[in-house]
Amino acid sequence: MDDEAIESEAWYVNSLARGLKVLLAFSQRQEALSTSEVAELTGLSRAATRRFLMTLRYLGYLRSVDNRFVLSAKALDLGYAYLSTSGIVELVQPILETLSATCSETSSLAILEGEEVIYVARTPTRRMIALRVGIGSRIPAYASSLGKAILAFTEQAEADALIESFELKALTPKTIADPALFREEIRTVRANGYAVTASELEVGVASIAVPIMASDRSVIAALNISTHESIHAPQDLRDKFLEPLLNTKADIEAALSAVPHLTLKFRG
Amino acid sequence: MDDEAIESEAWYVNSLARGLKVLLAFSQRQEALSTSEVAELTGLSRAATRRFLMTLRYLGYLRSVDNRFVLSAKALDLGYAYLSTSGIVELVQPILETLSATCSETSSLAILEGEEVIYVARTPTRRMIALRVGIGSRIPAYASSLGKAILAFTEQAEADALIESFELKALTPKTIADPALFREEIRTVRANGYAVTASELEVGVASIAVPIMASDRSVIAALNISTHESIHAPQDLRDKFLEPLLNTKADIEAALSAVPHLTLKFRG
DNA sequence: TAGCGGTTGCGCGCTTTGCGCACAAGTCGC
DNA sequence: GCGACTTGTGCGCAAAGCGCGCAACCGCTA
Repeated sequence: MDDEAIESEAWYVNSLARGLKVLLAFSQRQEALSTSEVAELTGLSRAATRRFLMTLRYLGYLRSVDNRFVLSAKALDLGYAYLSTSGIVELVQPILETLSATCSETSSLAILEGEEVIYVARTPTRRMIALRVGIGSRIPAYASSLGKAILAFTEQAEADALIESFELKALTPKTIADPALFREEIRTVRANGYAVTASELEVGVASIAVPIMASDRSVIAALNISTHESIHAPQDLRDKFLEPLLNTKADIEAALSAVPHLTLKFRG
Repeated sequence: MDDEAIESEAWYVNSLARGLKVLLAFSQRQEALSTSEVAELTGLSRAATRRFLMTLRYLGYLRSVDNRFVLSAKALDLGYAYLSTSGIVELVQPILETLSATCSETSSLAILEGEEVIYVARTPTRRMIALRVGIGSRIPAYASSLGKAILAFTEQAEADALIESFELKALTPKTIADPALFREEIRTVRANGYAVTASELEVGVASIAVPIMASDRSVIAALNISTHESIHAPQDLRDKFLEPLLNTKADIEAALSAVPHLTLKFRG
């Protein structure tokens, strides 16, 4: 192991990390997995893998049918504890519903985690597009209005470091895959106060996002409205949606400041 | 420990179970938790708790602000893996959307896990009611149309054992809290082919559910439409919603039979 | 039927991991 | 300043978890 330095720390519980690795192996494949397949995916020995699988099954997170394992619905408990205790659903969702209703478009709230943004609340309206993207989904930050809005208002040094680490890939012909251009884009977003994306993540999908700040003015999340270019031209997004977005931003920030501990959930 | 018999099995990885226990401790409380608080909630020693917390933080599942820990959004990965690999979203969700749209009411798909049903897909329509209930939420099986529909079509002996173990509590004045009456209700559901609930879980909420079968005719889930008594009288639910429900049931069962491995995700 | 590459389950001895005690070092309130 | 409370951490020790390696069980092919 190359991160021996960490794995051998006195406080590090290797078995927990390994067990979670086994659990996450199931997110990589659709099919039911055998012990050896999981062992290969995780890089653990077959014997160790088996112990973890048996334990996870005993705990109810996995089910098995003749030597093949699948995730059970109990696995939802682990992830959804985040949502159920965060108050996001109760607090943010209704506000998002209102925004979504007034604009007749999909709206989402997301936070930045590493190179990706994670959706934490979402109200789909137009069902045709982006059905796959739900709460908990991750998308590359650099190709999303949400990611750009967060990055633009992150502290300069931290943002630079993050952008530096990005591996910009052209997901569509319109993706901004050049670091210099991307930095320029981020500057523009900061100047405007909002971010627009047109076909950068997926052809035809356009969105406009604004940052959400904590009471200390540091950015913690982003809010966007997402639509299809065939319905709203990208250049019209600002005129049509910026005002409702800014109103909703204010609503959410007010709601967050009333529950200070919730801010922790986004950025600690 | 009273289940020493299991914990001392050779295959049982105690550290993984303990670590997950620590992670789940955060679903019990809204606030940020200190090491000692988690230790108390889990029953582990403070030293052990600390090792797990540090490990989970290192892995990104927890964040911490001066000695207090909260779940991070990465925790969603664990639960999201279940949804993203199950194909439920791609397969069931669109069908549910259609049902929900034709009925103008909330529809949900849930599975039985122990004494509770877990929502695995859901399309809320009327936003006022039951906003808290989302994917991954658990509700007592005996007070829900979904639970009754599943139980009524579970194999007799298994269903009896489950009902036996239920601790029937009167959640509302209308909850069926008597075991004999509940068994009678289940027989009625089996005879009718659908289950109706009126104010049994929450006053004012009414719903009608049908079971979803695997290709071998065993029940694996239930589908319901949920509304408010002030909008639709409980006795009208059958006439209004049973036909669309049965049509959707057929659609879902057809879709499931086309992807046999998906059935495993519900019941193994 | 016998042989063979591919699985899988599992016993066993060894080592290391993770255990909890117990001490040190802060933090608050009187 | 001195208790009563937290929290971080070093240490020695038991056992928990490790992976090797064997045996059993497939489904093929001959």
